[in-house]
Amino acid sequence: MIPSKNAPADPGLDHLHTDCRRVGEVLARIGDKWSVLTVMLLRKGPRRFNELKREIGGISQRMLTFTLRGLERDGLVTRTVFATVPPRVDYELTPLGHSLREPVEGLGNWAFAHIASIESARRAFDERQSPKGET
Amino acid sequence: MIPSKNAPADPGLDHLHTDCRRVGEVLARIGDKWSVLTVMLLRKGPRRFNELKREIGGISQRMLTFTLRGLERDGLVTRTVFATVPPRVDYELTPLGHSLREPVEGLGNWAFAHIASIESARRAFDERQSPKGET
DNA sequence: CAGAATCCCGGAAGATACTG
DNA sequence: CAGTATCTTCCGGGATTCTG
Repeated sequence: MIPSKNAPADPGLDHLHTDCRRVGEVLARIGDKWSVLTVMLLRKGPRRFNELKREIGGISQRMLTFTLRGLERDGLVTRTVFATVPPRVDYELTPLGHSLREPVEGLGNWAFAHIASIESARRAFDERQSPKGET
Repeated sequence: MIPSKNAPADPGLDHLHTDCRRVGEVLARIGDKWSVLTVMLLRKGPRRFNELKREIGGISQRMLTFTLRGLERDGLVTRTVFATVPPRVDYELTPLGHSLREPVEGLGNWAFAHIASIESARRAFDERQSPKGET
């Protein structure tokens, strides 16, 4: 895991930077519009394509396909095809996918705890930008 | 926020959905290319504009401006202008900004712990898609 | 130094239609 | 049902230029 050559002269700084880059990678992966939502829905158990589509709501087939393919590629979900007459495909979280729950929920808790402050700050900021009625 | 007609028959399900939406909001906020990196650099203390630009590396003035403005709007950083001859502007994390560290580091740790599995899964998947030389 | 303004391109993502 | 293919629109974001 740890790069052998990258001796951290300044542990705090270099490690931080590396760390951030990694977070960046994960964020690039799950930070899109639908991935987290999909993973969190899947945590309740396997789902079929259109089931997911309905439950997520507002997602196009195209995006659901892409989202699922991305998650599958990264080993977060498995795709199981049943060769039945009406085709059936189940998507299910892998252990790795499940393991993502914890950090994501951490973020969710943070969001839940501070969303009010954020929205308040946001309103105050917007107020400052357009103090009066600005059409 | 909550549609009045959509009575949540299954509390667990609806709550999950709401929760996910919230995570989605946060992700939309910090899930961009630069926000997390900026916040994590700022955690070491206040920084000036070009200082940040240098330390982040690869970011354009435009994007740094936008990123900082967004973070400021949400109350995650403060912007302090010094009316000196060479203008000087310091950006600093608010307590709210600092509080974001924990969940973000949680995600970072997850990334760090599983990046190898992910890349492995990714390679395996890509292999499956183009088993031989596919021009 | 710290931005604001403008131009521009590529990719993200929606809508729709077709298929096994 | 579960996609794939195509077309089009939108906007994130880089490069560059101008200003207080």
